[in-house]
Amino acid sequence: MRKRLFQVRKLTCSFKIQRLGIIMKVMSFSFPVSSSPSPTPPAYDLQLHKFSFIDRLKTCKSLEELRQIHTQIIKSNFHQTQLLYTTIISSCSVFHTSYPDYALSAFQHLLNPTIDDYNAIIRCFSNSKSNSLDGFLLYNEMLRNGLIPNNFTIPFLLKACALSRAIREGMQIHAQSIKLGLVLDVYVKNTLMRVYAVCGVIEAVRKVFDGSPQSDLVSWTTLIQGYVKMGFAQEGIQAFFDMCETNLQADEMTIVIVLSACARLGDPHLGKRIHSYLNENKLNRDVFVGNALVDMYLKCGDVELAHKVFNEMRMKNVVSWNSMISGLTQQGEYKEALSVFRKMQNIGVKPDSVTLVGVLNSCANLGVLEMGKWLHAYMDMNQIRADGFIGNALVDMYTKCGSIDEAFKVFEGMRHKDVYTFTAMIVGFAMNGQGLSALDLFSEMPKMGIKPDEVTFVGVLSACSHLGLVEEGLKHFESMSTVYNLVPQAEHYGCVVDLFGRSGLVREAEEFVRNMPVEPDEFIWGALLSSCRLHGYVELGRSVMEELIKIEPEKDGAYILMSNLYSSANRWGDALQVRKIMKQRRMKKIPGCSSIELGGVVYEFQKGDKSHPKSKEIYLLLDDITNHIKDYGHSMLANVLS
DNA sequence: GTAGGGTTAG
Repeated sequence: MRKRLFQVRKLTCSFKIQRLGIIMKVMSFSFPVSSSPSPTPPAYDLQLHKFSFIDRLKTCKSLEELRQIHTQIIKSNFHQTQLLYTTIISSCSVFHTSYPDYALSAFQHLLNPTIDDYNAIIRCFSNSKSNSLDGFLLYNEMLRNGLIPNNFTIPFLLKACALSRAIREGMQIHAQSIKLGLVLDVYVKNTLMRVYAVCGVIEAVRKVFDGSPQSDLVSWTTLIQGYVKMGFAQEGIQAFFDMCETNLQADEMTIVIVLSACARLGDPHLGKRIHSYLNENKLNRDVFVGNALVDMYLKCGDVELAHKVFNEMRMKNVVSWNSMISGLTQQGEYKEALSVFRKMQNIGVKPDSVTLVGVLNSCANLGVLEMGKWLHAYMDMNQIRADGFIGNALVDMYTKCGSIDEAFKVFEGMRHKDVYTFTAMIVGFAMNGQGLSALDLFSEMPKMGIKPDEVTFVGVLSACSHLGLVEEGLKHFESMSTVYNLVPQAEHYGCVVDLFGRSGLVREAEEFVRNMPVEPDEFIWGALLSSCRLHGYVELGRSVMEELIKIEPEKDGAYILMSNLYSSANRWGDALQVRKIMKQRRMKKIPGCSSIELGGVVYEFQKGDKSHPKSKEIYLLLDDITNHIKDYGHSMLANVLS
């Protein structure tokens, strides 16, 4: 009878499992079966070793080791098979990857699984990334067998929900834990909070947190992280201070999350305060804490302190290097980012895709195509697919370096294109004078089910502007709010001013500026002033210049544009007057800066620059080139060079 | 035997 029950149970289980499409991979692990014991008894007394076998099973560290002991046990004619299978399941459950298939094979041999056996097998599934929710099948079977879930069952199930972002199942378990009176258990509470946190329902996280008075450090940390990950860094920091009021002391994990909140807020004072907390409470500077500090200091703009923390880190991993490279890139320290990357390579740390995204971004901003190409080749050699984040970074690098064809090749090869991919390409086309291609690609987006965002429209509007398509540009501008529910930002208004201005509709541009709902910034006035210069609107230009000077009195841009406007209208006296004012106010034209890349090193230079150690030779060579050009009769070009 | 950690794009 017992055997029949077992068979029925086993069948139900395997039927359900087949129905869910779980492919049993036991063959690859070759689950040993007890039907073929060794015919030759070993020389020593195996009975003495049987329990030590079980102990070894309990402490084994890998599936391979477990399988070997398992086989030895079977060969030794060990009769307590139920104990054996129970031990296998619980051993699997503590592995990092808990091999649910192997554990399930053992589980199917159990005649009367106990609550502990069910907990262990559910735990095995809860650790599995691909099929964590399959543990629910065993949970249902457990309930049908009349077993009552306990304070261990619920956290395992909730962990599976968190891993699979399964909020519906999580809510069901929430309801069950209330019914079972388990919701006050702090482990249940914390795993429940985690499910809601990873599913982005911050209100529910707070409600569960407030729902019971018992909160430990994990509850607080989960609450803080819930806030920070959902973009409520300020609330996360507040929760941290509330926690401190309860006299709980943060540990390294809490501090890492609090530091990430400081990074998001970009608040260096707060970050330094947390850094002091770390020292005052003698917390360990593990690699996670070090990385979080580096990230925080860079996001708060303190490059020097970030370097200091980074240099003092005893242990570094790839994330430490990535934090430096990405952080420096975000701060506009592109050359420094590339130099950190070079150091990383020199000491033999293997870059990952996050490293490459940061480095590509720096290359894009420096315009160093050769290095960008090298990174692309590195990706090919290491079978890193140009997709997702890294594909987008590659497209952006090629467009910013002017290699629009290469960019499009990468774009076409990408399997997963999102709004970032399309935007990088559209902006790239627009920047490289291929407005029509930009608009063509934009029209593809709805067909692919991808909704444009604010940055996409910057590309679309500037494409229209350069093509002189005023009506089409205005139509797209309108569609931002009417079709796509996007709120136009100052830069979109700036694009429209440019759209009118470039086409000679300077009065329309002016009217647009005067009537727009946002306060015009320096870019908007700048666009209007440029169009005044382009089309000779001297008087309007003068009033725009005054507006511009109000916003940025220290900058020279408005004065230069106005002086150029006067000279192009042959009003030399006025042009001179503007230059005079600049001189009186001790303003100098900020020189333009160029850079070239040679052998992977970026050299920056500007007019009159003598900072290079070989500047004397460089200028001699330049004179030589100028003379040659003059010899060929290109006097205009020679004047520019000299 | 159960829970919480850092870096990436237009």
